[in-house]
Amino acid sequence: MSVASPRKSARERLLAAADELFYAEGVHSVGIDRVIERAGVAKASLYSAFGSKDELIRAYLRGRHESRRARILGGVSRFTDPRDRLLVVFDLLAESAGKPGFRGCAFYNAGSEVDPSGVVREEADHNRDWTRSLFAELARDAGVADPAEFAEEMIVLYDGAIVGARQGRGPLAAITARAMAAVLLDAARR
Amino acid sequence: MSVASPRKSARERLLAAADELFYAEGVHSVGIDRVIERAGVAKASLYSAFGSKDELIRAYLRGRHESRRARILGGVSRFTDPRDRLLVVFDLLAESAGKPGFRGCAFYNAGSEVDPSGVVREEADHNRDWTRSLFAELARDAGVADPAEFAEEMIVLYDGAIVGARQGRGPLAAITARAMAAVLLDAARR
DNA sequence: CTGACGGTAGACAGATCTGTCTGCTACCGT
DNA sequence: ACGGTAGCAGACAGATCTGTCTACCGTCAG
Repeated sequence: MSVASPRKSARERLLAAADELFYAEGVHSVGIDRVIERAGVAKASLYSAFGSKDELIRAYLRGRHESRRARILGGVSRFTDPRDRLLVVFDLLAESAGKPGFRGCAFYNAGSEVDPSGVVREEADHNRDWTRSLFAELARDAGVADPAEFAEEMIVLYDGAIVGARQGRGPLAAITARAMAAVLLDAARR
Repeated sequence: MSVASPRKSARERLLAAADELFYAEGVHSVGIDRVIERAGVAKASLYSAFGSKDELIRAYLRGRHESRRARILGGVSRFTDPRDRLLVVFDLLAESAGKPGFRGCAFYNAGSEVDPSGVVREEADHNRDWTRSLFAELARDAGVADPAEFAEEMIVLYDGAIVGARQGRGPLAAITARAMAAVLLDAARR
C-alpha cells in the first residue's frame, strides 16, 4: 500500500495487458491465456480479481472511456474560445488516428464481436452519452441555437471520422470532419 | 441445369444461410456447423463448394456488396435531378437502418472480428472504393467544384450515419446525415 | 449397365476456449 | 511466531472450433 509500489498489482497488470490485446486484436479473438501470459499472472488471479472474462472486458472498456474522457477534457481546457473548444475534439481524434496501432473505436469494435446486449452495450452507451453531452455543452457555450440537434450532427461527423481513419484514410478523415464541423458551426451560431 | 431448379443448389443455400447468420451474429461467432445446419447441407458440400471458411466469408461479403450496389444504383436511377440523385443515397440508408435486423456495415463488422489483413480487408476496400467513386461521380454531375474532396466528406457522413444507426439512433442518424449533406452540397455547387 | 458426379450423414482429429481446482510461495500485520 | 492474504504454476473438465475422411445414395450421360 506504499505510494510507489515496486511492482504493479496483478489487477493493474491484467488490465494493461487486456487493454493492449483486446484493442489490437479484439475481445473475442484474444483468449484468457494470452492475457495472463502477457500480464505475467496466474489464471486464478484473473478470476479472483474480475470473476469472468465479461467483467474483464467491462473493466477494459471503462478504462478506455476514462482515458478518452481525460484526454478530451484536457484538450478542451487548453482553449477559451468556444469555437476552438469544440473543434479541438476533432484535432485530438486526428492525433489519435495518426498514432501507430490505431484501430478505431474500442466500443464499436467490441460490439461487432459479441452479443450486442450485455456489458459491451452498456459501456458503449455510457461512452456515447458522455460524448453527446460534451458536444451539446460545447455547442451551447458557442451560442448554437439548438445544441442537442447540433450535438447529433457532431456525433455523425465524429463516428464517420473514426471509421474513415480505421478503414484507410488515417488522420485525413478526422481533418475532413473538422473542416465540416467548422462550416456547420459557423452556420449555426447566432 | 434447368431454368427453374426445383430446389436451390447447395452452394446457393449455403450462401443464403451464411448471409443471414454472419450478418446477424458475426463471421467469427458463427461456426461452420451453424451454417450447414441452417442451409440443410452436409459439411463436405461446404468445403467442396468454397474450400474454407475464409472463402465463404469472402463470398458472403461479395454478395453484400453486389446487393448494396444494385439497391443504390436502382435508387439513384429513379431521379434525374443531380441533387436528388446524390441525396437519395442517404434516404436508402435511412430505409435500411429502419428495417428490423439492421446491424450496421457488414464490412466494418467483419473487419472488427478477424485479422484486418486478408480477405475481409480486400473486400472492404473494394466496397469502399466503389462508394467513393459513386459519390465523386454524383458530385461531379451536380456541379461540385472538387468532387474528390466532396466525396470524402460524403463518406464521413455516410459512415457516421451507419454507426449512429447501429449504436442506437436508428434511421434518425441517416436523416441527420442527409440534412448535413444537403447543406454542404448546396454550399459546394458552383 | 455403368461410372462419374453432386450431395448427405456423421465420425474423427487436433486445436482452442472459459472456468475450476489443487498445491505451493512469499509477504505483512498482529 | 503465526495466520491471513495475494499471488504463481499448471492440470483438468467440458465445450466448441475448423477441416478431413469414410461410406452411402440418387441421377443422368454415354
